[in-house]
Amino acid sequence: MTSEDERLALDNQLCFALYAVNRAVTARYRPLLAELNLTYPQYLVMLVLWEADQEGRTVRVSDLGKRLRLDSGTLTPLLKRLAERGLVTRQRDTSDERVVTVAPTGQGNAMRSKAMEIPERLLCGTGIDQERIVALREELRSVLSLLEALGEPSGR
Amino acid sequence: MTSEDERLALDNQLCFALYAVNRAVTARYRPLLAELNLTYPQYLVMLVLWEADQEGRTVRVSDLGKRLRLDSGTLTPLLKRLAERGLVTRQRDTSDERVVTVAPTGQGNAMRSKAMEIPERLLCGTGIDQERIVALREELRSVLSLLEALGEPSGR
DNA sequence: TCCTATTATATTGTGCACAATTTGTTTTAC
DNA sequence: GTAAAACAAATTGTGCACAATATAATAGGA
Repeated sequence: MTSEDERLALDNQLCFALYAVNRAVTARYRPLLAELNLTYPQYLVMLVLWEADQEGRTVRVSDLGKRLRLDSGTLTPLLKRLAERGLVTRQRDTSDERVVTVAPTGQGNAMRSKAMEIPERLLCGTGIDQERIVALREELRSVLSLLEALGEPSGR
Repeated sequence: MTSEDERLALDNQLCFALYAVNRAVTARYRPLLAELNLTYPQYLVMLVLWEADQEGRTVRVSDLGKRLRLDSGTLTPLLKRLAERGLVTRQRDTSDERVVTVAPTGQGNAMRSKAMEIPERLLCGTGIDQERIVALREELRSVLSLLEALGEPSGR
């Protein structure tokens, strides 16, 4: 294999490593989240809502979008499903009718205590040490802010 | 915020960092892949097919599945779309009718030279140095093999 | 041999992601 | 005050992921 070929080898692509690990990690979450009847993106939304609720902040659909990097095309149907199950409320803001405010219900907040067990149950028995996780997480966060500072990806 | 709360804070989740970076990286690929009219998963499939083609190996649907960690529910329709566009062929194996062999067509292989430019165009102007990428990639690959060695994720 | 288990792919259905467009509201400029 | 621009969310449509099931072929065992 020439060095030209190496460049396109699957195992040399950072993007594939990210793609594969992301899905493998999500797969570890799946059975735990199934106990709460949540999908992984629904879980992320609940994390944001719980966090804001603790701090007395209200959350708009656009806030969820900024935080999770998702648009209304993803969030609107997802929030509808959570609302149907009585986990969140969606309310048009009376002072600005364009805005929809999302908040966890009592039932939604009750779920938080069960969710609290998830992080440790995930690691439990994996033999991955905490320091390594923190280091990887911080490196990823650093890469994320770097990527987001680049602005819109272009075809150039 | 108590340490209890910290545990579920979005920014403390490795899973979210992975999720966000994965999508940010894929977004950087998108305009480049759009020039080839490929989606990101289609690009990964083509990488595997090109690699095998260079080495004279044939590739079955199940081989793609093992390599990319995808099942037939994802691959079958994806491969149909690539085949419709004349980039790959899908052929039932005559000696074992259960098997479908996938191979790049001439047109599919012609695309490879354009794809070759993608890795460097991606990095170009991002100011991310190669060493850092390699280090992150290797750490991710190591985590992946660790996760995959754990076996099926369970609800325990 | 026949019968069962296994294997390989395909199909069906749900829920994201994401682009593009739409609807309705508010802001701004004039 | 009105028209144009900007904004927020919803809608529509495509293409993954993934679970569950179906279909069909092969392999193995009695």
